[in-house]
Amino acid sequence: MVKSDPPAGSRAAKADATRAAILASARKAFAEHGYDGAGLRGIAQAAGVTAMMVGRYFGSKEGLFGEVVTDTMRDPIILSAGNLGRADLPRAFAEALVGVTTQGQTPLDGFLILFRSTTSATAARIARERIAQVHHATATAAIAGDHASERAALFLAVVAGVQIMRQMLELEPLAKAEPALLVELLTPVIASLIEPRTPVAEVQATISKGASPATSS
Amino acid sequence: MVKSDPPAGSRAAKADATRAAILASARKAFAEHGYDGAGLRGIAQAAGVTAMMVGRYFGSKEGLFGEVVTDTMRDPIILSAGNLGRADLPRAFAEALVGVTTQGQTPLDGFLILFRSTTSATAARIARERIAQVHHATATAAIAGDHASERAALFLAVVAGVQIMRQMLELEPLAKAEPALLVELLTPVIASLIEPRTPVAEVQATISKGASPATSS
DNA sequence: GAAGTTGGTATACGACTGTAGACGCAAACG
DNA sequence: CGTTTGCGTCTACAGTCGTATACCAACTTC
Repeated sequence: MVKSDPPAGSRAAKADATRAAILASARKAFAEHGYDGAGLRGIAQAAGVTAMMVGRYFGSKEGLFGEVVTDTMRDPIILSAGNLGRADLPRAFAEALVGVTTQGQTPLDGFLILFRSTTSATAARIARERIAQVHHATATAAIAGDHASERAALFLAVVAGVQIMRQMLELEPLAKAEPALLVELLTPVIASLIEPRTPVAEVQATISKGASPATSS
Repeated sequence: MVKSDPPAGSRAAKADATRAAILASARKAFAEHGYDGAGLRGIAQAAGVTAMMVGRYFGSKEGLFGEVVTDTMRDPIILSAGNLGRADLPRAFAEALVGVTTQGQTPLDGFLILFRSTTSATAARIARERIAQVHHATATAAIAGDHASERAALFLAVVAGVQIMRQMLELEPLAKAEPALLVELLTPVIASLIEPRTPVAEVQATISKGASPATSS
């Protein structure tokens, strides 16, 4: 990070170090216990300081959470641009998703933090904003064709569901499944979302013809 | 309800009524705020009684949560057996999923309760057990072919992801999307999971233009 | 060296949580 | 009639939460 210069090995550097330690500790705690479940005392203790330091550095718990979320967005998410442009885009996404959610790999991620914190009103608002602005915008940009926004959102839903089932609920068939198998199973799923083919709706309507719609509210 | 005999219009019936009221109030509160976020005082007040009544009727908060979850499993979930056996199973599932997650339809559901409560250790354990025993077992039974367990789990992941994005985070493109469009987009996704041998996407592609199926397992 | 700035701690407060014990009051039974 | 049963409330207790004030000690600067 070339953001700011740590002047030397002295006081300002120490302050930045503690601030970073709190941020890391908070990130882990929020990912594990959610916004409400994580306590400032525990976060501070894991960072080696007192609970009041988080108030000093980040103003309040809400401020800390916002900074954690913002910070997390910069890290390698599933939508990392490195995957874009590959020949087999669906497979690349599937591999990235499986890789990220493999147990013991990255125990904490931005998505999990946001999911676990939706019970809090303020945290839910932050989560909504961040996902819409960062994740969904990136996914929409990576997808071409009709209804790119909706399909990008559904793609995010798939990503979220896999993450939740594998990392939060740790559903056994998914948590213990062979990564290669999951990639094989997920590739066509993702492909059906990010590779629109032709006007899907028209084809569907033509095929089903007289099928019962039942989609009228 | 032919479950047990409500003796008359007197005291035992009143007890059952209050118990049911607490259960309903708790279900709503847990769905909205999660296990930790929901307070016994608030639940009791919404039911018209005092906080201690929940302790009397359900032993503890954990007992209440377990009963709420068990009770929720009996209600129409996405995997309701009524959908099974239909000709177009993927479409039936897609319609059910979209219908359930339509805004203002069913604001509270078992899945949401479980997702919002994963921050608590005991609630997470209950959620894991219930999902594995009820949802995943049902889904696995409804799916034939290789790796039925893994594909059923991925199907649940898709269901979970859509529910979360539409009802918890309320991601705008998904929450405001036309239900019919979502069904069209979700049908091939689900089809690629629960119909391994004869993927609908392949049929669509063949009819529409003759594109590459890309479903080699 | 004296003075001041700053990273960090300690104590405390008010509000909340889940739960336990003692009590009231109306219905049910003899 | 009296007596007993049991639904429901009130009060209280530890504990934890986020946060504010007061304070200490070490580094920096004049």
